[in-house]
Amino acid sequence: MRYHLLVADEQERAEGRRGIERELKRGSLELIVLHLLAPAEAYGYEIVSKLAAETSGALEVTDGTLYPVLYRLERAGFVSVRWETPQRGVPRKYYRLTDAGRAELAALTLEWTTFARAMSRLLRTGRDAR
Amino acid sequence: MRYHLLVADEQERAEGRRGIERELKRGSLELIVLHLLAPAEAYGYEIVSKLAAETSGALEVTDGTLYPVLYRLERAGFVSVRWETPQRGVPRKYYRLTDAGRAELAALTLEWTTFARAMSRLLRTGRDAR
DNA sequence: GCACGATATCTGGTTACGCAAGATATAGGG
DNA sequence: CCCTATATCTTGCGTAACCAGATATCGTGC
Repeated sequence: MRYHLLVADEQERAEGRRGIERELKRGSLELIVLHLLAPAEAYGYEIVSKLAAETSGALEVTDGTLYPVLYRLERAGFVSVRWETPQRGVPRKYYRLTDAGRAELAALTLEWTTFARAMSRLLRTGRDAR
Repeated sequence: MRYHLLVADEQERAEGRRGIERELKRGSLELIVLHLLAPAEAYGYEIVSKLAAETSGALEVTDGTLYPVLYRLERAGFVSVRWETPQRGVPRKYYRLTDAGRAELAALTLEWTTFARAMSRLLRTGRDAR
């Protein structure tokens, strides 16, 4: 099943406005996922729904976007993977942060903060000028 | 001439770390450029140097990145273009915000702020947990 | 017992954009 | 005369988000 997300984005597309949100998410998604995995391990589908719920739609992703991210994180050694096949129910793939993953999370958080601060500072300049 | 930029990025690449900054800029660049054009018209080369100076390196771009952005903005009707050929010196192409450009600037600023706020809120959650 | 929706994961192709690298042209200094 | 600085433009590459589809299992209703 495909999670139905990004309603605002679809509206923008219909209006001819390209969704800039898509681009903004570039590079932030990895950080977002690592952050969500920090408190406890989780499986893909759970992350998608968590994200939609916790950010009330502002940072939603489709599963088709998330799984490649998780795969990338696994390949990079930032998460470890564990399959769980319950007697009843669909098998789940649980992702857990590794030590390298925590280090990466810290690094990306810093990078994001630096970037966001630079943007905020820039956007503040000249707000009363002109 | 190519502006020499993003020293940090090159260091990261040398270390094997891919620069996430590159991805973070996605979608923000248009906003950045529109913002820089808000107080007064400017030419491409000027924008590159201004940006490097004003953000002390945090938001630098190369000219090879900027010119396509400016072209996109022109095609979209967000900036108007004027050539100036002085008696001495290289001709300059001046870009000026249109009314549509100012509207777009406002819209993008709002989108950025919304996104950044959502990110900050998310990254704050669980900062003391575990 | 079977159709259907919800849960859960994976894959292929498309699109878009930042950037490195190269080309081009003018002007001034050693 | 070459080298650097100013100034713009173009090609090609890599990467990442996303859409659309495929697959498989379970619970519920008819």
